[in-house]
Amino acid sequence: MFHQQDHLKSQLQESHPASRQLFHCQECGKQYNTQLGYRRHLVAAHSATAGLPCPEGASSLLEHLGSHIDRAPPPEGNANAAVPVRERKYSCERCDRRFYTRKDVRRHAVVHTGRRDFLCPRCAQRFGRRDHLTRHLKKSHAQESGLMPPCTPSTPVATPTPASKCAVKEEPSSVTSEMGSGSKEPMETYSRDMYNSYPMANPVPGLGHPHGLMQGSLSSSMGVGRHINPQSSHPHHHHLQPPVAPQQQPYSNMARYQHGSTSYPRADVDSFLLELQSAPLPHPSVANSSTSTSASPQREMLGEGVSSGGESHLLSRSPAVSSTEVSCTTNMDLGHLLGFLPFSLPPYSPHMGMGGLVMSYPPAATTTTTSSPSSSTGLSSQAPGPFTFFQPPQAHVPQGPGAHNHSQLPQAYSSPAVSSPSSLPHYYQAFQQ
DNA sequence: CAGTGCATCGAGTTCTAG
DNA sequence: CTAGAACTCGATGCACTG
Repeated sequence: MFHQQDHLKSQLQESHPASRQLFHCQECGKQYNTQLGYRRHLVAAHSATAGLPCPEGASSLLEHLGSHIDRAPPPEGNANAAVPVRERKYSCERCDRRFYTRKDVRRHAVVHTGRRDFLCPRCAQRFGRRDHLTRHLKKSHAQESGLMPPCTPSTPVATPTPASKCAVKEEPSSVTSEMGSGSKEPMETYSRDMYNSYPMANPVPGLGHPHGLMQGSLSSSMGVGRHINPQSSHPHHHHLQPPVAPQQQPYSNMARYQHGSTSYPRADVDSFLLELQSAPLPHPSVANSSTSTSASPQREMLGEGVSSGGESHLLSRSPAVSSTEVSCTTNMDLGHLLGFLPFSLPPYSPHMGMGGLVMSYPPAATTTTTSSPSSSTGLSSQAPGPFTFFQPPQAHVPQGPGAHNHSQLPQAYSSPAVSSPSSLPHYYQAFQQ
C-alpha cells in the first residue's frame, strides 16, 4: 500500500530490476539501488569529512580505518602493544567471508540458509536470529502495550486465537524488560523450540497447536489456518475461513509495519495472498503426508535440490476472494506474510506436527516467479492448497523445463534425501547439507 | 567452547517538508 | 517532484555466561 503515487512509482522502479536504475560509485565501484543510498555512501566514504587526512596515505578515514583491520599489533613497547593479534581464521564454506570465531561463522550461516525461525508475535515479521527479533520487539513494539490493553475483546490482535491474544505479552515493559539477558523467557517463548529441532512449529505460545505452521505463523496475521483443528483429521476442516479484517490491524501503528523493508513487488505479493486466501486448506492427507513423510528426515536445504517455481501460480487471482479479504490482504504486511512461507524446512523432529515446517525464504523468494503460469508447476495442480505455495524458490537452482520436475509435493517436505539429526541446534542444522 | 545478547555499521524503505 | 530525515533490518564484532 502506498500513500502517495510517487511512492508507488519509485517502489515499482526499485522493485523491478528491468527498470531499476543503479547508482555506481565511481571511486570504489559500489552499487546502490537508490540514489539516497549512493549519496549516503558518498558522504560516508568519499566526502571531505570522510576523507580526513590519514597519516598513512589512505584516501579516506574509513579506508584508513579499514586498513587497520587484521593488522598485526604494533611492536611491544608501543601503547597498543596490549592489543592481541587477531585474525579471521574461520571462514565460511559458502562464501569467502572470514570470522574471528567459529560461532560467528555458524551464525553467519543464516545468511546462506535464509532461514527465519524467529517470528514476531506482534506483527508476524520473521527474523533469522533471536537478537534481531529482540531488537525488533524493543524498537517496534515496546510502546504497543500502552495502545493495546491485553486480551480485551475490543482489542483485536493479529493472532486471532484467544490463546494467542493472551500469549502475546501486552505490557511493553514486560516485553522490553524481559528481552534483556536477565530473563530469557520471552525469547524462549517465541522460539525456544528451535533448540529442540522444533523451530517455529509453535513459536508463539497460545498460537495453537504445535503442529501449526498455519497456526503459528500464517494464522497469526492472515487468519489462515486458525480454524484448523490440528488434532483433527476431519476432512471438512480444510476450507479457509474468511479472515476477520479488523483482527489484521490490531495496532495503531501497524501501518508502519506494513511498509516493512522487505521489497517485494506489491502486486505480486498481493496476488499471492489473494490466491493463498482463496485456496482451500490442504487436505489433511496432504498435510499428513508432510508429517508422515517428514517422519523420515528429508529436509533439503534451500536451493539445494528442491524443485522450483512452486509459487508462480500464486499470481493468478482468484475470483473467490471477497472484497473484505482483499482489503484485509492489502492491509497486511505482505512482506511479512511472505515470511511465513516455509520455504525451507527444519529437520524432522518427532515433536513436529506439520512436518516441522520452518518458515524461511531466500531473498529472491518473490522475485523469481512472477511470470510463470500456474500450470508450469505440476505442484500446483497436483497438490492444491496453501502448502503448495510453500515450494521453496530456487534462487540457486536452474529452473525451467530442464530442471528436474518435482511435480509432486514440495520435495522439501517429502524428500528423504537429507537426514538431519533432530537434536542439533538450528545453526548446526542449517549447516547440514 | 558454545550460546546468547548488545552495540554498531551499512543499506533499503518510508515518510515528509520544501 | 525531490531531497533528506527517520526508521528498520541484515550482518558482524565482541563481551558475557554456563
